Amino acid sequence: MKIGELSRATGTNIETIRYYERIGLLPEPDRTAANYRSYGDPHRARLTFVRHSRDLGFTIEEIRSLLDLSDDPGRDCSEADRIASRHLAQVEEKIAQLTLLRDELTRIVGRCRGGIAADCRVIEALGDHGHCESAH
Amino acid sequence: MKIGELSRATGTNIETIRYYERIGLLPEPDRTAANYRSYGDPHRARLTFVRHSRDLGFTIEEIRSLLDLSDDPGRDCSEADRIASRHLAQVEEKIAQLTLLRDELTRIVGRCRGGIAADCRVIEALGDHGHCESAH
DNA sequence: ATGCACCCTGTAGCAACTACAGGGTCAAGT
DNA sequence: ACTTGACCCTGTAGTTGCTACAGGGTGCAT
Repeated sequence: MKIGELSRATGTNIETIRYYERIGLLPEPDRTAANYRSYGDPHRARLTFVRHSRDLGFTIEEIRSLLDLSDDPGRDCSEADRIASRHLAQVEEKIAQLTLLRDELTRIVGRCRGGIAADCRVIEALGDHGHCESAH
Repeated sequence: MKIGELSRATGTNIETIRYYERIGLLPEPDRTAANYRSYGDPHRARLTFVRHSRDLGFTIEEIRSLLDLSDDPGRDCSEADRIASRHLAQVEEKIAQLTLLRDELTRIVGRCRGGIAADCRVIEALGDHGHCESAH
């Protein structure tokens, strides 16, 4: 299939597919006589893997490691587990941070009573860290 | 004070301070005879405002708007409230997304039983969207 | 033959910094 | 007087993960 079809089949931007090829995440496909990229099912599967991993928030370098693992079926699975577990821990950390942030923002937004900027509690709160309840 | 002192006083990287000046977020300070930047308290307050807002996740453009407001004390406060409220909504949206993602990752990581990559449930799950419980 | 959709390469842009390279300045110690 | 070290300057390039051109070529239908 041509790049446009692969793009539709995987929900991936064409420019993104070429980008993944350029950085070595996808192998270079065969070319037609007109120098068009020509993909098969293994390419589609690999791109699906990459997109799914990206949707789950894995970095390109993490995906590179995971692909190396899946290219070498005899290897120990524990590294995949380690990568995924570490990523899960990062996501949990991010959720915790954002939750603190949300609470801080809720308090700041709640203080607005309208009026003019000189009396604005939102602007005051942003300028003065002392109002905050948690470190950030 | 010189840039190094301002850096320590606000916990901001020196390069970042110069960057903020370059993009017009901080005003150009006076210079000493040796062409060193020389800051006063208003600079420090403004930088504190910027850093605090960045810590809370506001974008540079949002901060620009908030600074414009606080520079013009007669203006209506409602825009500050609108910016902060919209940002709060984005943070809540992000938390919701990450929570879905965490659940998906927890399920994927939980399936690993060790063994070799060919049988790895983590790698399998990444390659096949069909295992997912929620859209992402 | 002339649209039009599609493909190609190469480069530049985005956010928000961060990290040099290659220099100048200044105060303290010897 | 000299050197060492900490600090400061400008300007440019790198980071992550794309996205958006510019300027061209190809393939097929009308």
